Amino acid sequence: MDRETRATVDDHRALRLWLRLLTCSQLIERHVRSRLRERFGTTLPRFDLLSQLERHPRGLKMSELSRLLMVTGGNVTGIVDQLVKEGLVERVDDAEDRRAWRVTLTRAGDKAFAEMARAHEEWVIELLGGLTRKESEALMQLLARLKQTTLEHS
Amino acid sequence: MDRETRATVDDHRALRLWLRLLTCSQLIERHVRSRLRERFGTTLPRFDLLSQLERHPRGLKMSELSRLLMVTGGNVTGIVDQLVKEGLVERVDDAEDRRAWRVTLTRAGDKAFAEMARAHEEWVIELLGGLTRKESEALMQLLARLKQTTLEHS
DNA sequence: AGCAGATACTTTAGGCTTGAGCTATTCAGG
DNA sequence: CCTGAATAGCTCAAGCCTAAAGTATCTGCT
Repeated sequence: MDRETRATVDDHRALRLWLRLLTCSQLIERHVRSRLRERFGTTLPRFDLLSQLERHPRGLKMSELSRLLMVTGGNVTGIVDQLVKEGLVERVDDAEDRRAWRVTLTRAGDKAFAEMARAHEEWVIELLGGLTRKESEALMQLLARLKQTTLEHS
Repeated sequence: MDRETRATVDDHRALRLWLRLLTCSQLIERHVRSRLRERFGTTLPRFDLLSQLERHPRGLKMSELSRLLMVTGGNVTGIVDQLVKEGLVERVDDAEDRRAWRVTLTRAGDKAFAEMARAHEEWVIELLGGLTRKESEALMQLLARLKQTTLEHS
């Protein structure tokens, strides 16, 4: 009996929806975090950062990473520091802006990410694969709507 | 252009669904966190803990809080410590088990929570209220399905 | 009764995250 | 060219969170 299930019946619709969304999200996130730790000795934030770099082969500035990952700049600094120490990414001077870095995957980073990404997708498919294609598509659409109205009102 | 939007078109369905869910969840969570901080100088974990206590007037053991909030026991210890210092909750010896505490809202805690809860629900309604009743109900059902299959596969 | 294993909680080390405040650089107007 | 505002990044303190290890208590079994 978790947080969302215990919401009393007279809680209102929006609130119950939010609690249920949060519960789903946390269930999946916990699972993925725990597996990343067990199998690869790494964390979700590091994986997410690598994932962004893999999608942007020319590298990203710290501020771009901050925006894409939806976290603060100070946070990105710390995670990049770690990944540099581990040899998975590197900071390169930005030719056009002496304030900025360009962060890119090293060859080792690219290789390590590829392996993690395969496993990661398997876990997600395992977790979410119980939905039918129809359910999955309906959920995608509704979440798109939710994202839209949330952005409009925040 | 955030994490989820940038997923390349050939990413697979389950993965895209997961990223979209995460994005929605984070958007709402960030908003709520920031408002809790601005208006009440508190945090989401503290609010969540108070919220559980409010639903269980006879108090909860640390282990029950841990389960309900889906966080580790050590974490609950820390948050309860803070709330005790702030005078919002109290630890009472459990009559039936000398290892355990029973954590309850103080009168001040009950009052403080009531005020925060009102505001909290308004924020959530503001964020999610853009959905029609039909959309909202469909989303509730699909998330229930998702929760179910996630639990089955984790 | 006594012992082994389970349970309730705390402590600790390490990592994530934020907001605020700092330096260096860029940019836009005068 | 200067200057003020904006931007890129970093540092710091504080709080959240986890896993692992430790203490105290309980429970079931013999």
